[in-house]
Amino acid sequence: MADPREQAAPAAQQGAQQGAQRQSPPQQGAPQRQEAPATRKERTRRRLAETATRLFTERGFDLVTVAEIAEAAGVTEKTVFNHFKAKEDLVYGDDDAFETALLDCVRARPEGESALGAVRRFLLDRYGRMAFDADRRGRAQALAAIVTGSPTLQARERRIHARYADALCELITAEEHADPTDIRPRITAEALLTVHRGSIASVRAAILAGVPDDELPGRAITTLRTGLDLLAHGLDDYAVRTGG
Amino acid sequence: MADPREQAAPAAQQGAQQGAQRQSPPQQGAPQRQEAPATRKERTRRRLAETATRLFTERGFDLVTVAEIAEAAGVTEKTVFNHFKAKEDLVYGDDDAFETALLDCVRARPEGESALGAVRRFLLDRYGRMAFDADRRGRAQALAAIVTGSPTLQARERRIHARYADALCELITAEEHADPTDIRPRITAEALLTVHRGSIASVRAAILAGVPDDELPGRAITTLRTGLDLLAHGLDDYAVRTGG
DNA sequence: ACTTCTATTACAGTCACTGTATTATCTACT
DNA sequence: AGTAGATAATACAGTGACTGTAATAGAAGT
Repeated sequence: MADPREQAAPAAQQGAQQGAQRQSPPQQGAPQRQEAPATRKERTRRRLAETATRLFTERGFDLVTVAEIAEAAGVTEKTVFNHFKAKEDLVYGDDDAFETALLDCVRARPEGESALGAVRRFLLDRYGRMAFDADRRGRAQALAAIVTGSPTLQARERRIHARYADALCELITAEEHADPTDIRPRITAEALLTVHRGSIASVRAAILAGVPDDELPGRAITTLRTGLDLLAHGLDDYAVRTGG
Repeated sequence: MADPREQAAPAAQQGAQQGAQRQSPPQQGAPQRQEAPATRKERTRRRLAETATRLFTERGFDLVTVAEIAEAAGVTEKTVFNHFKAKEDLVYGDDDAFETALLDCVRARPEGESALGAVRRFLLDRYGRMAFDADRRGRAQALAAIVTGSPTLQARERRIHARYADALCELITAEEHADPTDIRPRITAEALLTVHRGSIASVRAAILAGVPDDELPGRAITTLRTGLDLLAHGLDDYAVRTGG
């Protein structure tokens, strides 16, 4: 759930990841519907991700070996690594999508809007669109449990967010004509991404605590607003030591 | 350099890390001077860290195997892992010290001071005390080069900082009687640690760029002040899109 | 010298991940 | 339909971080 949208989407599988073969299997003649034929490669990839998720849910990420996943999916271990360059990628599919969308939103913000304002719009919009049916809820819950239980996956998630922050930082640096030693773009970018992370964490906690579906978007949005307001107004009025 | 002090200090080696043996080899009768006898364990540990650093500097963290380090230090591979639970720990010794000091400073802040204010005092004090002789500069430079060249180490560093942030977050949550779903303590903690990270990055960059020793503390402090001021006053006035 | 720790080693193994060469399978073209 | 050419999967052999356990060597104290 490096992207809130992943909660409400089939989590991960769209397109190849290696980038090397991004150009090779293009949309062939047939318009590719969601449940459509799908190439062999795509089928295998999906099967692997699903098998892995099932096993991770049953026993935890760190207690399942790649060899087991391969066997359960009826392929060789090597095949798993042909599709996913690391075990963690079986959970986090590829999602440049989030990064791209975030950057586009910031880049295209109207005059007078701050980077924070743009990110606020972006995230509120995304979380506002969150919607759950039983199936999605189930997947989101499984994912939350898996990630919560695995330091390895949490580390990977930090890495993903760090990448987003880097990209945002770069954008802000360019826009502000800031020199590379100016720390402000970095602080801004990282702080904004922290709010995103916090929202994810709060949604996950709510999901695992059994909060009903229709309350989830509200919680996420509250979390978001609280965090962004704090950053917008400044931290120096928060956590002030009082006598007693 | 998860701790600015590490730049100006013998980087890493004071005390055991496993915690399990924290109580076992206590200060024995003799007052332990810096260059003093040191137990066999301590000597081996230091030798390993030094050997490793040397090799990492020569060829890069990821291109040196633990087996090579062991051989170069005249011990078994297993011995390395008896002393350091992961390869990365050969670079980042143990430093609960930073965490403890940071938390103490926040905990003990005077009435009317915000968490940000306390962290500002803390960091300014630390960076203000930075001092370099040729030897320290050399070590800092080697460390900067090693870390800059290794994604593995950067990931580890993020993990360390995440731990600091968790601890600070917990402290603020307790102080503010915030309920666990309140995101503000987390945002505050992470944002403040981001400033720390940014300062480290700026010092490293300066060191690698050959900036003279006596300018380094000034740069660090400027970076710190810039970052903290931004967070103190709020992000909503920064990176505002202007016409054109 | 003898016991008692503790540090180190020997050894055997697990698991993520890589590279290469080979076989199976699928697609396109004639 | 049949076959060439790509593509997916496999077999195989390895590297490297890391673990556990039992045996040995070294330092310290009685």
